[in-house]
Amino acid sequence: MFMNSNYPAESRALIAVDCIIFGFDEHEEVLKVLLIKRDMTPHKGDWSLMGGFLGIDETVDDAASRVLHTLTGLDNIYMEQLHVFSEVARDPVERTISVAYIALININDHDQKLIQQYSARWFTLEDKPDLIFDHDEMFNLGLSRLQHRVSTKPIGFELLPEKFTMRQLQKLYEEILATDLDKRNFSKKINSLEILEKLDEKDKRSSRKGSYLFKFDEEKYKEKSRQGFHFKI
Amino acid sequence: MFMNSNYPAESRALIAVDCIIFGFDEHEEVLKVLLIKRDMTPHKGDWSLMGGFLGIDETVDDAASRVLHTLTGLDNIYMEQLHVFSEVARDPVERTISVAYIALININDHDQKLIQQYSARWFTLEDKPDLIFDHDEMFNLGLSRLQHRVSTKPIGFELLPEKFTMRQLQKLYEEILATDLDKRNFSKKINSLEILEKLDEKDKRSSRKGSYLFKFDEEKYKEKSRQGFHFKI
DNA sequence: TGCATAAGTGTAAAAAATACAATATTATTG
DNA sequence: CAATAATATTGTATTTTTTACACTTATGCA
Repeated sequence: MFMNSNYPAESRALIAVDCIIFGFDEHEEVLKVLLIKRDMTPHKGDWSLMGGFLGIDETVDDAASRVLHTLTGLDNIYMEQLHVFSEVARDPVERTISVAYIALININDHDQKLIQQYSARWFTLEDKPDLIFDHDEMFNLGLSRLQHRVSTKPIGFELLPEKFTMRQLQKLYEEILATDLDKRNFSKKINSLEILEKLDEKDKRSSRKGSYLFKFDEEKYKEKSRQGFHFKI
Repeated sequence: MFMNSNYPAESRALIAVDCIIFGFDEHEEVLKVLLIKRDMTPHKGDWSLMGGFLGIDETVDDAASRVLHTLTGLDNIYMEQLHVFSEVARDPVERTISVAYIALININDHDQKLIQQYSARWFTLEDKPDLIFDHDEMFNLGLSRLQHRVSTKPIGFELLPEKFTMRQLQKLYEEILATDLDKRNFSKKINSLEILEKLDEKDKRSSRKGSYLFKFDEEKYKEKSRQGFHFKI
Protein backbone atom coordinates (compact mmCIF):
# COMPACT_ATOMS: atom_id res chain seq x y z
CA MET A 1 0.00 0.00 0.00
CA PHE A 2 1.45 3.30 -1.09
CA MET A 3 0.78 6.78 0.11
CA ASN A 4 -0.32 9.26 -2.51
CA SER A 5 -0.78 6.52 -5.06
CA ASN A 6 -2.74 7.56 -8.11
CA TYR A 7 -3.54 6.62 -11.70
CA PRO A 8 -0.52 8.38 -13.21
CA ALA A 9 -0.95 7.67 -16.91
CA GLU A 10 -4.41 9.18 -17.21
CA SER A 11 -5.27 12.69 -18.25
CA ARG A 12 -7.21 15.04 -16.04
CA ALA A 13 -9.73 17.57 -17.25
CA LEU A 14 -11.61 20.53 -15.96
CA ILE A 15 -15.13 19.81 -14.81
CA ALA A 16 -17.81 22.45 -15.04
CA VAL A 17 -21.46 22.63 -14.12
CA ASP A 18 -23.94 24.68 -16.15
CA CYS A 19 -27.43 25.45 -14.96
CA ILE A 20 -30.56 25.90 -17.03
CA ILE A 21 -32.61 28.00 -14.65
CA PHE A 22 -36.31 28.11 -15.38
CA GLY A 23 -38.83 30.51 -13.93
CA PHE A 24 -42.50 31.22 -14.55
CA ASP A 25 -43.58 34.81 -14.95
CA GLU A 26 -47.03 34.86 -13.36
CA HIS A 27 -47.89 38.22 -14.76
CA GLU A 28 -47.04 37.49 -18.39
CA GLU A 29 -47.90 33.83 -17.90
CA VAL A 30 -44.80 32.66 -19.71
CA LEU A 31 -41.90 30.37 -18.99
CA LYS A 32 -38.56 32.12 -18.82
CA VAL A 33 -34.92 31.18 -18.58
CA LEU A 34 -32.24 33.05 -16.66
CA LEU A 35 -29.13 33.80 -18.70
CA ILE A 36 -25.94 35.67 -17.92
CA LYS A 37 -23.82 37.92 -20.06
CA ARG A 38 -20.35 36.46 -20.29
CA ASP A 39 -17.65 38.70 -18.86
CA MET A 40 -14.59 36.90 -20.19
CA THR A 41 -13.12 35.97 -23.52
CA PRO A 42 -13.86 34.17 -25.68
CA HIS A 43 -17.40 35.26 -26.51
CA LYS A 44 -17.28 38.14 -24.02
CA GLY A 45 -20.66 39.87 -23.98
CA ASP A 46 -22.50 36.90 -25.39
CA TRP A 47 -25.20 35.10 -23.47
CA SER A 48 -24.66 31.84 -21.65
CA LEU A 49 -26.01 29.61 -18.95
CA MET A 50 -24.77 30.30 -15.44
CA GLY A 51 -21.94 27.92 -14.64
CA GLY A 52 -18.87 27.31 -12.61
CA PHE A 53 -16.08 24.86 -12.05
CA LEU A 54 -16.13 21.86 -9.76
CA GLY A 55 -14.24 22.50 -6.55
CA ILE A 56 -11.82 19.97 -5.15
CA ASP A 57 -14.05 19.29 -2.15
CA GLU A 58 -17.42 19.31 -3.90
CA THR A 59 -19.72 16.85 -5.59
CA VAL A 60 -21.22 18.09 -8.85
CA ASP A 61 -24.51 18.60 -7.00
CA ASP A 62 -22.66 20.76 -4.47
CA ALA A 63 -21.14 22.77 -7.27
CA ALA A 64 -24.50 23.28 -8.95
CA SER A 65 -26.06 24.37 -5.65
CA ARG A 66 -23.24 26.81 -5.10
CA VAL A 67 -23.56 28.22 -8.61
CA LEU A 68 -27.31 28.63 -8.16
CA HIS A 69 -26.88 30.29 -4.79
CA THR A 70 -24.28 32.65 -6.18
CA LEU A 71 -26.61 33.94 -8.84
CA THR A 72 -29.93 33.94 -7.00
CA GLY A 73 -29.13 34.10 -3.30
CA LEU A 74 -31.43 31.11 -2.85
CA ASP A 75 -30.82 27.78 -1.14
CA ASN A 76 -32.65 24.49 -1.57
CA ILE A 77 -33.48 25.17 -5.17
CA TYR A 78 -35.04 22.26 -7.01
CA MET A 79 -32.43 20.97 -9.42
CA GLU A 80 -31.68 17.81 -11.27
CA GLN A 81 -28.70 16.51 -13.17
CA LEU A 82 -29.40 16.60 -16.87
CA HIS A 83 -26.54 15.31 -18.97
CA VAL A 84 -22.78 15.43 -19.40
CA PHE A 85 -21.48 17.39 -22.36
CA SER A 86 -17.99 16.41 -23.36
CA GLU A 87 -17.20 17.22 -26.97
CA VAL A 88 -13.45 17.58 -27.12
CA ALA A 89 -13.50 21.14 -28.44
CA ARG A 90 -16.66 22.31 -26.71
CA ASP A 91 -14.74 24.88 -24.69
CA PRO A 92 -12.05 26.45 -26.88
CA VAL A 93 -10.00 27.57 -23.89
CA GLU A 94 -9.23 24.20 -22.42
CA ARG A 95 -10.60 20.66 -22.40
CA THR A 96 -13.59 20.91 -20.10
CA ILE A 97 -16.46 18.58 -19.60
CA SER A 98 -19.67 20.04 -18.30
CA VAL A 99 -22.43 18.54 -16.23
CA ALA A 100 -25.65 20.35 -17.09
CA TYR A 101 -28.45 20.84 -14.56
CA ILE A 102 -31.97 22.07 -14.79
CA ALA A 103 -33.20 24.20 -11.91
CA LEU A 104 -36.63 25.62 -11.10
CA ILE A 105 -37.15 28.76 -9.08
CA ASN A 106 -39.92 31.13 -8.25
CA ILE A 107 -39.15 34.11 -10.38
CA ASN A 108 -40.16 36.54 -7.63
CA ASP A 109 -38.05 35.07 -4.85
CA HIS A 110 -34.55 35.62 -6.02
CA ASP A 111 -32.15 38.43 -5.28
CA GLN A 112 -32.58 41.10 -7.96
CA LYS A 113 -29.31 42.80 -7.13
CA LEU A 114 -27.28 39.65 -7.54
CA ILE A 115 -28.56 38.96 -11.00
CA GLN A 116 -27.75 42.54 -11.94
CA GLN A 117 -24.20 42.00 -10.71
CA TYR A 118 -23.90 39.11 -13.12
CA SER A 119 -25.61 41.01 -15.91
CA ALA A 120 -28.19 38.27 -15.86
CA ARG A 121 -31.64 38.56 -17.39
CA TRP A 122 -34.79 36.52 -17.72
CA PHE A 123 -35.73 35.64 -21.30
CA THR A 124 -38.90 34.18 -22.65
CA LEU A 125 -38.26 31.14 -24.80
CA GLU A 126 -39.17 33.24 -27.83
CA ASP A 127 -36.68 35.97 -27.05
CA LYS A 128 -33.87 33.71 -25.92
CA PRO A 129 -30.69 34.65 -27.74
CA ASP A 130 -28.24 32.12 -29.13
CA LEU A 131 -25.89 30.91 -26.44
CA ILE A 132 -22.16 30.24 -26.37
CA PHE A 133 -20.45 26.88 -26.80
CA ASP A 134 -22.93 24.00 -26.61
CA HIS A 135 -25.29 25.84 -24.28
CA ASP A 136 -28.13 25.89 -26.81
CA GLU A 137 -27.95 22.12 -26.98
CA MET A 138 -28.05 22.00 -23.19
CA PHE A 139 -31.01 24.32 -23.14
CA ASN A 140 -32.99 22.28 -25.66
CA LEU A 141 -32.35 19.07 -23.79
CA GLY A 142 -33.22 20.80 -20.52
CA LEU A 143 -36.53 21.98 -21.87
CA SER A 144 -37.41 18.45 -23.01
CA ARG A 145 -36.50 17.15 -19.61
CA LEU A 146 -38.64 19.78 -17.93
CA GLN A 147 -41.59 18.89 -20.14
CA HIS A 148 -41.22 15.26 -19.26
CA ARG A 149 -40.67 15.87 -15.56
CA VAL A 150 -43.65 18.12 -14.94
CA SER A 151 -45.81 15.34 -16.35
CA THR A 152 -44.49 12.70 -13.98
CA LYS A 153 -43.36 14.51 -10.84
CA PRO A 154 -45.01 17.32 -8.88
CA ILE A 155 -42.25 19.83 -9.58
CA GLY A 156 -44.34 22.46 -11.35
CA PHE A 157 -45.12 23.92 -7.92
CA GLU A 158 -41.46 24.94 -7.59
CA LEU A 159 -42.17 27.59 -10.21
CA LEU A 160 -45.22 29.02 -8.45
CA PRO A 161 -45.70 30.89 -5.20
CA GLU A 162 -46.74 28.77 -2.24
CA LYS A 163 -50.40 29.65 -2.80
CA PHE A 164 -51.67 29.59 -6.34
CA THR A 165 -54.92 29.35 -8.23
CA MET A 166 -56.03 26.45 -10.36
CA ARG A 167 -55.85 28.75 -13.35
CA GLN A 168 -52.24 29.67 -12.65
CA LEU A 169 -51.34 26.02 -12.40
CA GLN A 170 -53.10 25.27 -15.66
CA LYS A 171 -51.35 28.16 -17.43
CA LEU A 172 -48.04 26.87 -16.13
CA TYR A 173 -48.68 23.44 -17.60
CA GLU A 174 -49.96 24.86 -20.83
CA GLU A 175 -46.88 27.01 -21.16
CA ILE A 176 -44.38 24.27 -20.35
CA LEU A 177 -46.07 21.63 -22.46
CA ALA A 178 -46.82 24.14 -25.22
CA THR A 179 -50.40 22.97 -25.49
CA ASP A 180 -53.93 24.01 -24.58
CA LEU A 181 -55.78 22.21 -21.84
CA ASP A 182 -59.48 22.08 -21.05
CA LYS A 183 -60.07 23.75 -17.69
CA ARG A 184 -62.79 21.32 -16.62
CA ASN A 185 -60.69 18.29 -17.39
CA PHE A 186 -57.61 19.90 -15.91
CA SER A 187 -59.08 20.64 -12.51
CA LYS A 188 -60.83 17.28 -12.45
CA LYS A 189 -57.48 15.62 -13.07
CA ILE A 190 -55.56 17.69 -10.54
CA ASN A 191 -58.20 17.24 -7.86
CA SER A 192 -58.33 13.51 -8.41
CA LEU A 193 -54.64 13.32 -7.47
CA GLU A 194 -55.52 14.54 -3.99
CA ILE A 195 -52.20 16.25 -3.36
CA LEU A 196 -53.44 19.82 -3.23
CA GLU A 197 -55.01 21.56 -0.28
CA LYS A 198 -57.81 23.96 -1.19
CA LEU A 199 -57.61 27.02 1.03
CA ASP A 200 -60.51 29.18 2.14
CA GLU A 201 -58.65 32.16 0.82
CA LYS A 202 -59.32 33.64 -2.59
CA ASP A 203 -57.14 35.53 -5.00
CA LYS A 204 -59.26 38.53 -5.98
CA ARG A 205 -56.78 40.16 -8.32
CA SER A 206 -57.96 38.44 -11.44
CA SER A 207 -61.73 38.70 -11.14
CA ARG A 208 -64.58 40.06 -9.11
CA LYS A 209 -65.57 36.59 -8.05
CA GLY A 210 -62.05 35.70 -7.00
CA SER A 211 -60.52 32.29 -7.37
CA TYR A 212 -59.65 29.85 -4.66
CA LEU A 213 -56.03 29.41 -3.67
CA PHE A 214 -54.39 26.00 -3.41
CA LYS A 215 -51.27 24.72 -1.75
CA PHE A 216 -49.21 21.68 -2.71
CA ASP A 217 -49.41 19.23 0.20
CA GLU A 218 -45.99 17.62 0.11
CA GLU A 219 -46.67 15.38 3.10
CA LYS A 220 -49.76 13.94 1.47
CA TYR A 221 -47.84 13.42 -1.74
CA LYS A 222 -45.03 11.59 0.04
CA GLU A 223 -47.47 9.41 1.92
CA LYS A 224 -49.32 8.51 -1.26
CA SER A 225 -46.00 7.84 -3.01
CA ARG A 226 -45.03 5.40 -0.29
CA GLN A 227 -48.28 3.60 -1.03
CA GLY A 228 -47.44 3.23 -4.71
CA PHE A 229 -49.05 6.36 -6.07
CA HIS A 230 -47.52 7.83 -9.20
CA PHE A 231 -48.06 11.44 -10.16
CA LYS A 232 -49.19 11.67 -13.75
CA ILE A 233 -50.64 14.50 -15.78
CA MET B 1 -5.95 36.53 -27.76
CA PHE B 2 -3.38 34.30 -26.08
CA MET B 3 -2.03 30.96 -27.15
CA ASN B 4 -2.40 28.15 -24.66
CA SER B 5 -4.66 30.23 -22.50
CA ASN B 6 -6.55 28.26 -19.89
CA TYR B 7 -8.46 28.52 -16.62
CA PRO B 8 -5.38 28.30 -14.36
CA ALA B 9 -6.87 28.46 -10.89
CA GLU B 10 -9.23 25.53 -11.30
CA SER B 11 -8.53 21.97 -10.28
CA ARG B 12 -8.60 19.13 -12.76
CA ALA B 13 -9.89 15.64 -11.99
CA LEU B 14 -9.84 12.22 -13.50
CA ILE B 15 -12.94 11.29 -15.42
CA ALA B 16 -14.06 7.71 -15.65
CA VAL B 17 -16.90 5.90 -17.35
CA ASP B 18 -18.51 2.83 -15.81
CA CYS B 19 -20.90 0.59 -17.69
CA ILE B 20 -23.83 -1.36 -16.36
CA ILE B 21 -24.09 -4.04 -19.01
CA PHE B 22 -27.38 -5.90 -19.11
CA GLY B 23 -28.09 -9.12 -20.96
CA PHE B 24 -31.05 -11.47 -21.13
CA ASP B 25 -30.41 -15.17 -20.77
CA GLU B 26 -32.99 -16.72 -23.08
CA HIS B 27 -32.49 -20.17 -21.70
CA GLU B 28 -32.90 -19.34 -18.04
CA GLU B 29 -35.23 -16.46 -18.90
CA VAL B 30 -33.50 -14.09 -16.51
CA LEU B 31 -31.94 -10.68 -16.71
CA LYS B 32 -28.21 -10.67 -16.06
CA VAL B 33 -25.47 -8.14 -15.52
CA LEU B 34 -21.88 -8.44 -16.70
CA LEU B 35 -19.31 -7.78 -13.98
CA ILE B 36 -15.54 -7.90 -13.93
CA LYS B 37 -13.15 -9.03 -11.26
CA ARG B 38 -10.91 -6.13 -10.37
CA ASP B 39 -7.23 -6.76 -11.02
CA MET B 40 -5.73 -3.83 -9.16
CA THR B 41 -5.62 -2.51 -5.65
CA PRO B 42 -7.58 -1.41 -3.79
CA HIS B 43 -10.31 -4.05 -3.72
CA LYS B 44 -8.32 -6.39 -5.96
CA GLY B 45 -10.37 -9.51 -6.62
CA ASP B 46 -13.67 -7.82 -5.84
CA TRP B 47 -16.40 -7.37 -8.41
CA SER B 48 -17.04 -4.14 -10.20
CA LEU B 49 -18.63 -2.64 -13.26
CA MET B 50 -16.48 -2.47 -16.38
CA GLY B 51 -14.98 0.97 -16.65
CA GLY B 52 -12.17 3.05 -17.98
CA PHE B 53 -10.81 6.56 -18.03
CA LEU B 54 -11.74 9.29 -20.43
CA GLY B 55 -9.07 9.77 -23.12
CA ILE B 56 -7.87 13.23 -24.08
CA ASP B 57 -9.44 12.96 -27.53
CA GLU B 58 -12.71 11.27 -26.57
CA THR B 59 -16.19 12.29 -25.58
CA VAL B 60 -17.63 10.33 -22.67
CA ASP B 61 -19.80 8.44 -25.18
CA ASP B 62 -16.66 7.53 -27.11
CA ALA B 63 -15.04 6.31 -23.93
CA ALA B 64 -18.04 4.19 -23.02
CA SER B 65 -18.16 2.70 -26.52
CA ARG B 66 -14.48 1.87 -26.29
CA VAL B 67 -14.88 0.29 -22.87
CA LEU B 68 -17.82 -1.78 -24.12
CA HIS B 69 -15.92 -2.86 -27.21
CA THR B 70 -12.91 -3.82 -25.15
CA LEU B 71 -14.91 -6.19 -23.01
CA THR B 72 -17.34 -7.62 -25.53
CA GLY B 73 -15.75 -7.19 -28.95
CA LEU B 74 -19.02 -5.60 -30.07
CA ASP B 75 -19.66 -2.28 -31.78
CA ASN B 76 -22.84 -0.23 -31.95
CA ILE B 77 -24.04 -1.40 -28.60
CA TYR B 78 -27.14 0.33 -27.29
CA MET B 79 -26.04 2.55 -24.44
CA GLU B 80 -27.26 5.59 -22.66
CA GLN B 81 -25.73 8.01 -20.21
CA LEU B 82 -27.12 7.40 -16.76
CA HIS B 83 -25.71 9.76 -14.16
CA VAL B 84 -22.55 11.38 -12.89
CA PHE B 85 -21.18 10.09 -9.60
CA SER B 86 -18.87 12.52 -7.92
CA GLU B 87 -18.62 11.94 -4.18
CA VAL B 88 -15.27 13.37 -3.19
CA ALA B 89 -13.94 10.12 -1.72
CA ARG B 90 -15.73 7.70 -4.05
CA ASP B 91 -12.41 6.43 -5.43
CA PRO B 92 -9.87 6.19 -2.61
CA VAL B 93 -6.95 6.32 -5.00
CA GLU B 94 -7.54 9.73 -6.46
CA ARG B 95 -10.33 12.24 -7.00
CA THR B 96 -12.27 10.75 -9.88
CA ILE B 97 -15.71 11.50 -11.12
CA SER B 98 -17.48 8.80 -13.02
CA VAL B 99 -20.10 8.95 -15.72
CA ALA B 100 -22.21 5.81 -15.51
CA TYR B 101 -23.83 4.24 -18.56
CA ILE B 102 -26.33 1.49 -19.05
CA ALA B 103 -25.74 -0.81 -22.02
CA LEU B 104 -27.86 -3.59 -23.49
CA ILE B 105 -26.40 -6.49 -25.40
CA ASN B 106 -27.50 -9.84 -26.70
CA ILE B 107 -25.91 -12.23 -24.28
CA ASN B 108 -25.05 -14.71 -27.05
CA ASP B 109 -23.32 -12.27 -29.38
CA HIS B 110 -20.31 -11.20 -27.43
CA ASP B 111 -16.78 -12.51 -27.46
CA GLN B 112 -16.50 -15.23 -24.81
CA LYS B 113 -12.71 -15.16 -24.78
CA LEU B 114 -12.54 -11.47 -24.11
CA ILE B 115 -14.72 -11.65 -21.08
CA GLN B 116 -12.58 -14.48 -19.76
CA GLN B 117 -9.50 -12.30 -20.22
CA TYR B 118 -11.13 -9.75 -17.96
CA SER B 119 -12.34 -12.40 -15.51
CA ALA B 120 -15.80 -11.15 -16.30
CA ARG B 121 -18.98 -13.08 -15.56
CA TRP B 122 -22.70 -12.76 -16.03
CA PHE B 123 -24.70 -12.61 -12.82
CA THR B 124 -28.41 -12.86 -12.27
CA LEU B 125 -29.73 -9.99 -10.20
CA GLU B 126 -30.21 -12.46 -7.36
CA ASP B 127 -26.63 -13.66 -7.40
CA LYS B 128 -25.04 -10.30 -8.00
CA PRO B 129 -22.27 -9.74 -5.47
CA ASP B 130 -21.64 -6.46 -3.72
CA LEU B 131 -19.61 -4.15 -5.89
CA ILE B 132 -16.70 -1.82 -5.15
CA PHE B 133 -16.88 1.90 -4.54
CA ASP B 134 -20.29 3.31 -5.43
CA HIS B 135 -20.96 0.73 -8.12
CA ASP B 136 -23.93 -0.77 -6.29
CA GLU B 137 -25.57 2.62 -6.29
CA MET B 138 -24.86 2.90 -10.01
CA PHE B 139 -26.31 -0.53 -10.58
CA ASN B 140 -29.53 0.22 -8.70
CA LEU B 141 -30.03 3.46 -10.56
CA GLY B 142 -29.25 1.70 -13.82
CA LEU B 143 -31.85 -0.95 -13.20
CA SER B 144 -34.48 1.71 -12.47
CA ARG B 145 -33.55 3.47 -15.65
CA LEU B 146 -33.80 0.24 -17.61
CA GLN B 147 -37.24 -0.46 -16.16
CA HIS B 148 -38.41 2.97 -17.14
CA ARG B 149 -36.82 2.89 -20.59
CA VAL B 150 -38.20 -0.45 -21.74
CA SER B 151 -41.66 0.93 -20.97
CA THR B 152 -41.23 3.99 -23.13
CA LYS B 153 -38.72 3.10 -25.85
CA PRO B 154 -38.40 -0.03 -27.98
CA ILE B 155 -35.03 -1.01 -26.55
CA GLY B 156 -35.98 -4.40 -25.13
CA PHE B 157 -35.22 -5.86 -28.55
CA GLU B 158 -31.55 -5.06 -28.01
CA LEU B 159 -31.50 -7.86 -25.48
CA LEU B 160 -33.07 -10.45 -27.78
CA PRO B 161 -31.88 -12.15 -30.95
CA GLU B 162 -33.10 -10.62 -34.20
CA LYS B 163 -35.95 -13.11 -34.39
CA PHE B 164 -37.88 -13.84 -31.24
CA THR B 165 -41.20 -15.23 -30.13
CA MET B 166 -43.96 -13.28 -28.46
CA ARG B 167 -43.41 -15.39 -25.39
CA GLN B 168 -39.72 -14.51 -25.21
CA LEU B 169 -40.57 -10.85 -25.46
CA GLN B 170 -43.14 -11.19 -22.72
CA LYS B 171 -40.71 -13.03 -20.45
CA LEU B 172 -38.17 -10.29 -21.05
CA TYR B 173 -40.63 -7.63 -19.96
CA GLU B 174 -41.80 -9.67 -17.00
CA GLU B 175 -38.22 -10.14 -15.89
CA ILE B 176 -37.16 -6.52 -16.27
CA LEU B 177 -40.31 -5.08 -14.74
CA ALA B 178 -40.41 -7.81 -12.08
CA THR B 179 -44.08 -8.45 -12.67
CA ASP B 180 -46.40 -10.97 -14.31
CA LEU B 181 -48.24 -10.07 -17.48
CA ASP B 182 -51.29 -11.67 -19.07
CA LYS B 183 -50.29 -13.19 -22.40
CA ARG B 184 -53.52 -12.23 -24.15
CA ASN B 185 -53.28 -8.62 -23.09
CA PHE B 186 -49.56 -8.54 -23.78
CA SER B 187 -49.75 -9.69 -27.37
CA LYS B 188 -52.78 -7.53 -28.00
CA LYS B 189 -50.80 -4.54 -26.74
CA ILE B 190 -47.64 -5.33 -28.68
CA ASN B 191 -49.52 -6.01 -31.89
CA SER B 192 -51.49 -2.81 -31.58
CA LEU B 193 -48.19 -0.88 -31.69
CA GLU B 194 -47.61 -2.17 -35.23
CA ILE B 195 -43.85 -2.10 -34.99
CA LEU B 196 -43.22 -5.84 -35.21
CA GLU B 197 -43.09 -7.95 -38.33
CA LYS B 198 -44.58 -11.41 -37.93
CA LEU B 199 -42.50 -13.91 -39.86
CA ASP B 200 -43.74 -17.12 -41.49
CA GLU B 201 -41.05 -18.96 -39.60
CA LYS B 202 -41.72 -20.77 -36.35
CA ASP B 203 -39.50 -21.57 -33.41
CA LYS B 204 -40.18 -25.25 -32.71
CA ARG B 205 -37.82 -25.64 -29.78
CA SER B 206 -40.26 -24.80 -27.09
CA SER B 207 -43.35 -26.72 -28.18
CA ARG B 208 -44.69 -29.21 -30.69
CA LYS B 209 -46.91 -26.56 -32.17
CA GLY B 210 -44.09 -24.09 -32.50
CA SER B 211 -44.43 -20.38 -32.03
CA TYR B 212 -44.21 -17.68 -34.63
CA LEU B 213 -41.09 -15.57 -34.81
CA PHE B 214 -41.21 -11.77 -34.89
CA LYS B 215 -38.77 -9.09 -35.88
CA PHE B 216 -38.62 -5.49 -34.68
CA ASP B 217 -39.28 -3.27 -37.68
CA GLU B 218 -37.12 -0.27 -36.93
CA GLU B 219 -38.08 1.57 -40.10
CA LYS B 220 -41.75 1.30 -39.31
CA TYR B 221 -41.06 2.49 -35.78
CA LYS B 222 -39.10 5.50 -36.99
CA GLU B 223 -41.80 6.39 -39.48
CA LYS B 224 -44.49 6.16 -36.85
CA SER B 225 -42.35 8.20 -34.45
CA ARG B 226 -42.05 10.95 -37.03
CA GLN B 227 -45.83 11.00 -37.13
CA GLY B 228 -46.09 11.50 -33.39
CA PHE B 229 -46.33 7.92 -32.24
CA HIS B 230 -45.02 7.18 -28.75
CA PHE B 231 -44.01 3.68 -27.73
CA LYS B 232 -45.67 2.77 -24.46
CA ILE B 233 -46.06 -0.55 -22.66
C1' DT C 1 -55.25 -42.30 -32.73
C1' DG C 2 -55.31 -40.04 -28.77
C1' DC C 3 -52.61 -37.60 -25.47
C1' DA C 4 -49.61 -34.11 -23.72
C1' DT C 5 -47.86 -29.56 -24.19
C1' DA C 6 -47.47 -24.99 -25.22
C1' DA C 7 -49.49 -21.49 -28.64
C1' DG C 8 -52.96 -18.66 -29.91
C1' DT C 9 -57.09 -16.06 -29.56
C1' DG C 10 -61.98 -12.93 -27.99
C1' DT C 11 -65.15 -10.64 -25.11
C1' DA C 12 -67.14 -8.25 -21.32
C1' DA C 13 -66.39 -4.95 -17.58
C1' DA C 14 -64.05 -1.21 -15.51
C1' DA C 15 -61.36 2.79 -15.61
C1' DA C 16 -59.47 6.73 -17.73
C1' DA C 17 -59.47 10.31 -21.07
C1' DT C 18 -61.88 13.38 -23.83
C1' DA C 19 -65.31 16.62 -25.62
C1' DC C 20 -68.33 19.92 -24.64
C1' DA C 21 -71.57 24.58 -22.23
C1' DA C 22 -74.35 26.36 -18.69
C1' DT C 23 -74.49 28.51 -14.08
C1' DA C 24 -72.46 31.12 -10.11
C1' DT C 25 -70.25 34.98 -7.94
C1' DT C 26 -69.29 39.64 -7.16
C1' DA C 27 -67.61 44.46 -8.10
C1' DT C 28 -68.94 48.10 -10.77
C1' DT C 29 -71.95 51.18 -12.98
C1' DG C 30 -76.06 53.51 -14.47
C1' DC D 1 -80.58 48.81 -6.33
C1' DA D 2 -80.89 46.48 -10.57
C1' DA D 3 -78.39 45.39 -14.57
C1' DT D 4 -74.08 44.26 -16.36
C1' DA D 5 -69.59 42.55 -17.20
C1' DA D 6 -66.05 39.49 -16.26
C1' DT D 7 -64.05 35.46 -14.66
C1' DA D 8 -64.76 31.11 -11.71
C1' DT D 9 -66.79 26.93 -11.14
C1' DT D 10 -68.91 22.72 -12.12
C1' DG D 11 -71.18 17.85 -14.69
C1' DT D 12 -72.30 14.54 -18.09
C1' DA D 13 -72.10 11.75 -22.14
C1' DT D 14 -68.85 9.48 -25.27
C1' DT D 15 -64.79 7.30 -26.54
C1' DT D 16 -60.70 4.98 -25.62
C1' DT D 17 -57.82 2.20 -22.96
C1' DT D 18 -56.97 -1.19 -19.63
C1' DT D 19 -58.01 -5.15 -17.23
C1' DA D 20 -59.80 -9.70 -16.16
C1' DC D 21 -60.57 -14.05 -17.55
C1' DA D 22 -60.67 -19.54 -20.32
C1' DC D 23 -61.21 -22.20 -24.16
C1' DT D 24 -59.51 -23.93 -28.72
C1' DT D 25 -55.65 -25.14 -31.85
C1' DA D 26 -51.63 -27.36 -33.62
C1' DT D 27 -48.39 -30.89 -33.53
C1' DG D 28 -45.01 -34.52 -32.07
C1' DC D 29 -44.87 -38.52 -29.80
C1' DA D 30 -46.33 -42.63 -27.23
